[in-house]
Amino acid sequence: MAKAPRRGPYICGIDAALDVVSGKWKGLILWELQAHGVRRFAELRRGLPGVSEKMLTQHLREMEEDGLVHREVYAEVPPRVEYSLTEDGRTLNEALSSLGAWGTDRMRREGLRTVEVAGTVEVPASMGG
Amino acid sequence: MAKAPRRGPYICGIDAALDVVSGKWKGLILWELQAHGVRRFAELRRGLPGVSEKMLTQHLREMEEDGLVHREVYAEVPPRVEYSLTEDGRTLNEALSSLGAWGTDRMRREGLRTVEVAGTVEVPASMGG
DNA sequence: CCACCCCCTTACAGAAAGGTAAGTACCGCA
DNA sequence: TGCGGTACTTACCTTTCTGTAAGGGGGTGG
Repeated sequence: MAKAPRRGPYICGIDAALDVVSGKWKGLILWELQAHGVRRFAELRRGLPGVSEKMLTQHLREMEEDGLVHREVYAEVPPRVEYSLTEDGRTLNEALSSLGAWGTDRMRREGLRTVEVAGTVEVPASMGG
Repeated sequence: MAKAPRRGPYICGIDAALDVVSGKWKGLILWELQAHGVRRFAELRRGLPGVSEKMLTQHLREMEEDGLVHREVYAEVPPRVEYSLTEDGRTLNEALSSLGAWGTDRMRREGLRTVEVAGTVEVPASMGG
């Protein structure tokens, strides 16, 4: 999986934090996981319309390496894998909440709308979806 | 300047906010501008070691379009252009502060270090440089 | 007169990120 | 036998991002 040497030397905390959340779907994965607590691969896939299996796997692996996501594999008959946030993932989500509020505000000002996402219920207030 | 159709429909506030700060130097530009209030092109250039003129111009233009940065041109003998944060830029910076704190904390936990940057003094505490 | 500084712009090229499509291995259902 | 579901992997291609190099118009200093 020819991926990310990252964790490069950072110039400041923002730099370090952005490194970990930049990626087309990472914010959304955090969001889904925060909203539902625990999700399986296919559930996440359905929750992030437009994501490909490759990108989802790749992002989840990177987030696992970064210590944001916990991956629990059950060696069962139909394979079952459950994803959830680690403590770091939860604190990151909290740290992102003010950024989310800023973004929501901005969308309101600019008259932009959110896109409809099937199957997303009970969004945490902090995410301002 | 064949650039960014962006401002695409967003899924949540995080999405919208990340769209605006993602870019190799944008976090740092915000930081420099926050730290110094007003900066000229060449000052920013010297403050972001490694940035090319092209990237700096490009990022500054995008941030101007996004309403984060104010660009004041003085039609003087040696041309003078001053950059500063707009109100939106300042609130974005505030919203980023908790993310910066998270990142700083994370670097501490992981034993990562920041890179030395010549000429950066008086970093705002919120940025946790 | 020529280089140099200012603040860019343009053209070109490489790297990285993201997308598409197919394949893997196993099972249940009809 | 064939399809669908589970959770991926792999190869290949396109798009986006970033970097390198050079030019440009105007004025100042040597």
